[in-house]
Amino acid sequence: MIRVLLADDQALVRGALAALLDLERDIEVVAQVGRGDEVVATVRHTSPDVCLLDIEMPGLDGIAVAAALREAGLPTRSLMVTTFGRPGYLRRAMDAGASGFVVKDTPADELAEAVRRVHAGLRVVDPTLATESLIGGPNPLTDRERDVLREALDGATVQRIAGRLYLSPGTVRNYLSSAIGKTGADTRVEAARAAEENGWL
Amino acid sequence: MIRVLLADDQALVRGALAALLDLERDIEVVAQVGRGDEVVATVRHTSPDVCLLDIEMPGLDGIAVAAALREAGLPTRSLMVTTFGRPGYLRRAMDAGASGFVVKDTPADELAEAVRRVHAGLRVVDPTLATESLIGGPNPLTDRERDVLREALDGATVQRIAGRLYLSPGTVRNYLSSAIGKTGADTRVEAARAAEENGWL
DNA sequence: TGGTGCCGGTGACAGGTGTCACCGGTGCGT
DNA sequence: ACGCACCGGTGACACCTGTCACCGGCACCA
Repeated sequence: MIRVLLADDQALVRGALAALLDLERDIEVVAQVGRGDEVVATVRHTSPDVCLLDIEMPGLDGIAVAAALREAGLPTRSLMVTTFGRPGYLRRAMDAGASGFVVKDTPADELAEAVRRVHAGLRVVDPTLATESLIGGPNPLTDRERDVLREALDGATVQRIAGRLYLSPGTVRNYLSSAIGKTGADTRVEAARAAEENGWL
Repeated sequence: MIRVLLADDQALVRGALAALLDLERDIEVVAQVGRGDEVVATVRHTSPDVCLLDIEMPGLDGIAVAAALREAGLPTRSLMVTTFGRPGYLRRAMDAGASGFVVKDTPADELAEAVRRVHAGLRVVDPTLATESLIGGPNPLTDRERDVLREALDGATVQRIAGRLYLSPGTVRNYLSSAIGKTGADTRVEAARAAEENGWL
């Protein structure tokens, strides 16, 4: 029996995935959590073989959870199951020690197989995404550029960004300008969106 | 047996929901589609009692699908199952003739019950959302204001918006200014985000 | 030891943005 | 016939943005 932990913030999806996996004779869902920051403790209690981790979660995102699991030296493997197939996500997930990366667009009957492969110690990666990730190259943004872009995502003014980051408005504009150049965008919001699309934030 | 059609663009979620509902003795998933514009034709072929419709779908969004089903006079009920609990979504879904509205945050074991209630001719509405929808009041934006806000969502410049909408830049700025005032925002992107949050777009 | 890259900042400049006042036209209710 | 709201537009104004040049400082590496 492969023991599985499910982490997804949408209860309905979580329950549905549990129903799907419980249909398999060799898979058993031993725990479900709705927040990233509850995963490590739950893993200690239930010692699952594989953790299915959504990336978008409150508390702690799935990539950080994968890193925390490896950090803690727990003998469980991470399989990312996420809505957004962003190249940067894949790269960061792999860097964080995840064993697999599956998009929620994949056919339902492939999930169980992915779980088995991960459990067997293999790596499972969405092939489309893998090539995109290679073509896209690494994240070209500096830390500060990412900071200002994150704040710019919802359309904040330079003043507000400067205030939140404790920076001079001029400095913020410089980082924004640089980020706009690197992303090939025309405005800071476009740059922020582009960066988000690529999983650079 | 309650015959159910599933419409969701994420194959994994679709399959998982099917697994979940098929566990119920009185429910049968008779069709699954991944695009909104395939629903009506599939309903004609499979004549389900209840359609589970995601709102965010390619081709045709779930609300438009519900409207199309009613328009076509088909004897099937619509139950919206969506990620985002935006007050405006609920209102528009009900106006479009949906019989129920469930958020993907609800516990998995309540879904089957919601399907049964809808099948029995009852209305199923997330109570939290219902009050929010009443408090929030109706959509204050005019059609044109919504148009410019939609274009402004990704950070486009006034020129680009004007070009896409075949309007004068000055007119676009007037609509944007008006929308910014109505939403209480400081920039057009903030206004667009706020409007999106409320389901006004 | 100098080169390179990132951080933080300043100043200046062209052009974009948000606001306001105001115009004519249309449709709708009273 | 009138008010009213929405559409589409113009012109003007203050202010914000995006770009560029340039500064000092720090860390790292050859």
